[in-house]
Amino acid sequence: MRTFFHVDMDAFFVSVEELFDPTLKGKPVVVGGRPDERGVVSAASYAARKFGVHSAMPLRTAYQMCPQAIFVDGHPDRYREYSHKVHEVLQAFSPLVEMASIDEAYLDITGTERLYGPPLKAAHLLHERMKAATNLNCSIGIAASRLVAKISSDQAKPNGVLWIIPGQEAAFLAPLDVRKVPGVGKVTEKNLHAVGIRKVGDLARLDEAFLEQRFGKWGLALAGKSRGLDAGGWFDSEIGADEGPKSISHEHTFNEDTADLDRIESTLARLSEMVGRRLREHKLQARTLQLKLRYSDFSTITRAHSVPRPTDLDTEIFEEIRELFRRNWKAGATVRLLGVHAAGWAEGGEQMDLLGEARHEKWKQTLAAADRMRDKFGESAVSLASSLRGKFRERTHENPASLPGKKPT
DNA sequence: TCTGGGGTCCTAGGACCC
DNA sequence: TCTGGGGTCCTAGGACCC
Repeated sequence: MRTFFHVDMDAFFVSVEELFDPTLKGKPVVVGGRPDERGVVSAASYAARKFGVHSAMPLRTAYQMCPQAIFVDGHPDRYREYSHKVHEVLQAFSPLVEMASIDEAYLDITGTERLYGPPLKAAHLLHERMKAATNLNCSIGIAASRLVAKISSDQAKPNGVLWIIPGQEAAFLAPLDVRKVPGVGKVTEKNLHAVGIRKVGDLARLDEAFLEQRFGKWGLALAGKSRGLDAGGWFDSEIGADEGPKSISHEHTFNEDTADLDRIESTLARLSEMVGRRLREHKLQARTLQLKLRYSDFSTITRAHSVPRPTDLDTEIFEEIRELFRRNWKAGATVRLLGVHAAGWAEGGEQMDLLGEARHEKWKQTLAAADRMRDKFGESAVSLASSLRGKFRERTHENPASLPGKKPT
């Protein structure tokens, strides 16, 4: 029998913003951007939630529901910084920590009774330490499985601690909506409602064979979840196994849809650069490059190509992406979103021919210099977008100031 | 309601190979 | 020739999470 904590920071982005601007405290606050921008709510304060505002809601809708809310831009650097602080507090408490996202973590605290006392006491101690070290509130769920710990931290919100005593899992879960089960989203919820399943208890009562026949492999996993088991999928893996990213991507939604090829290709160049930089940061080389293209009507396609030689170079990424774009764009159709995605890491440095090697080296040095500039002067200090375009496009005349992401110098 | 950005995992068909 | 079966890779799409 093991004991897990699920630690979840309360209204994390909003709370961090409040640390930087205490006048926000207690007010309806929406993090995500201005209300006239395209975008969705990243986080809403509890005061804003009272008006029905919640994360993933379009900013424009949030504004209609709560026009008096204060809309602030997100600050990813701040959240990363505080996420590190949270991680440090947790790491000092128990070595078996796994950050599940920027604002939540699992701890395996099995066998810490002598150090911290019973689980509930240990959780309260951790809760106090978190507040003292970060000035942030969190909620902690305690259970014998990670799944139940996660669901119980959600029930404990805000700023609470909840322990599901071993043996009580089914009784705790039964009255909850199926939607509370991690992995059950809008679609699965609808499918379950269609066969009369609304509560986790309804699920638990059903025959496993019926669920498997109706929902496949996923149905079998659901049967286990309804009984509070980690069995199957992500919840099964060991805590603390950090494996690094499996894919790296960047995308951009235009504030107004565009069919301007110049704008489109310079955006693809910028996204390619961003992906290339992250690949080099992680010392990864990608074999598969993927373009994402969303039109004005929100219809979305992805087109991938696997290259014979894995790459981490902006130029090579852009070449592939631009080719994919040219082959697949319904010419003239207005574009809402563009994305560049890299995956399929090289096993171990594959050989290239001498000519490729020399060309590769040259770009490597150029890009390393650009990376250093960005480290020193900020992300927007350097953009190779114009040089990429000069190299690969017929037209070379550009107004550099018009390139997205590039500050006029 | 008019829908971000960065991820993970799963499914499914076709190519290709043995 | 009238047609197996398994494994793996590639590609496209979609559900879901924070």
